[in-house]
This record gives sequence, C-alpha cells and structure tokens, in this order.
Amino acid sequence: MAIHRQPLQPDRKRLAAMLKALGNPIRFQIVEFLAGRRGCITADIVEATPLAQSTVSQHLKVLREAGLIHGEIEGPAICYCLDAENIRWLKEQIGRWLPGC
Amino acid sequence: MAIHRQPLQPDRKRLAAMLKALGNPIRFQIVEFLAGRRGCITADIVEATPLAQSTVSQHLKVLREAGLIHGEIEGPAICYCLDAENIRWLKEQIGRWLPGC
DNA sequence: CCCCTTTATCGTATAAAAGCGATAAAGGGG
DNA sequence: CCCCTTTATCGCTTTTATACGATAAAGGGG
Repeated sequence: MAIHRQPLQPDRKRLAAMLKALGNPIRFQIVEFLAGRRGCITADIVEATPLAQSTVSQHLKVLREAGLIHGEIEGPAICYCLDAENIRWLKEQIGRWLPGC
Repeated sequence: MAIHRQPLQPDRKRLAAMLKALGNPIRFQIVEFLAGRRGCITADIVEATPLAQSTVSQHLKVLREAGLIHGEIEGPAICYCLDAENIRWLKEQIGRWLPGC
C-alpha cells in the first residue's frame, strides 16, 4: 500500500497537525502552562515567556488552529483555555494508535 | 511558574522531539507503513513514496534520532522496524499527559 | 468621544526544514 | 578484485517556520 496514492485521511491529517503544533517546545510548554491554570490571559503567557507578544500570539494561533486551545473574549482581553474535548480526542487516537506496540 | 526559567526536562524534550518527528505527514505515514509490515527495507519505503531516495533517507534519520524506528543491517540493505519500546513509552506519556482532559 | 489596555496582524529578516541530484560507503556475488 | 546493489551523506536550492517591531482592531473607563 503506497503512501502517496491518496492524500491522508482527514482524521490522520488532523492528528498530524496536532502533533506538529505540539512538537514545538514553546507551544508544548504553553499547553502545559495553561493546564496548570485552567485558562488565562494572553498577557500572562507572554509574561511567562522570553518571547515578544507578537510571537506568542503567533504560537497561540497555531495552537488554536490545531484545536488544542480556544479563546474567549473577556473584556478587552482574551482568556485562553485548553480545548479539553479535542485533547481527549488526541489522547484517544494516540492510545489506539499502533496497537502492536 | 514561568516557561523560560529552565530549559525543559529531559523527558519533556524527548517527548517534544518525538511529536515533532511525527508532525510531518510523510514521516507519520512512514511509521504507519512500517506498522503494517513489521519491518522492511529502505527501498520499499522509497517505492511507496513520491520522494527521492535521499529525501526518504533524511526522514528515516529523523525518525531514527527521535527513537521511533531503528534499522538493522541485512546484507547490503537495512531493515527498518518500529521501536516498540520507545513507542510504548510515547503512548504512555501521552496517556498520562494533562490528566484533567 | 478620546484614551488606555490588550491582542491580532502585517511586513520583514533570519533560521530551520524539506527537497533533489551527485557522490561516497559498505556488503555480497561473480 | 571488480562490479552491482543498497543506503547514507554532501552541497545546493526552495519552502516553511520562527522571531521581531510596528501598526491596526476592539473593548472599557473616564
């Protein structure tokens, strides 16, 4: 069964995108940071980081587009939380993955 | 707890490296391809792929360095297999990760 | 309505990844 | 010993990711 005959099933694509997003150490740590706080403002994440605000905003966008986090408007700020449902899905997929191992 | 105070624990670093390696769709598919065959020659993977042999070799190197596969010399060729032990470790880590989700 | 705070986006520069062809290395067969 | 097969590595180019400062957008307070 060749790899390139068909593009990649949608759920596989989604899984690979999540893994790619998490493969960056900064983003990985942002997710863990959020997990330890059950949601917080972008500014808090920027403060916890050696990076510029615009850079952090880019990373948050990647995490958002991968479905790992989501933000809710809270006054003039945005409160980011882990997307528990999608993260559960990710963990389930990995749990089922490669049953032989 | 700031993100940048300390580099990243060794096991977290290892986990992020594995996720990064798997985040590339081609490498993701190579792993699944190997899972469906319990080991095969580089040439088989090249053939299953739209890529040049040198490119596939690079991807195999990334997967090897992430500990996801390992190769054994088999005559003039090399037989690649999934590294079941490390993949189990990865799955365990993800299973334990973010217990709140 | 203006200003301040907060976040996203734009433009741009640099670093890293991904791809290829050519070449080297290593093993087996004659 | 030479040649053929197989894989890795090198040099190079193109694409993508990462980072920053500057600017725009959007909400709340006075």
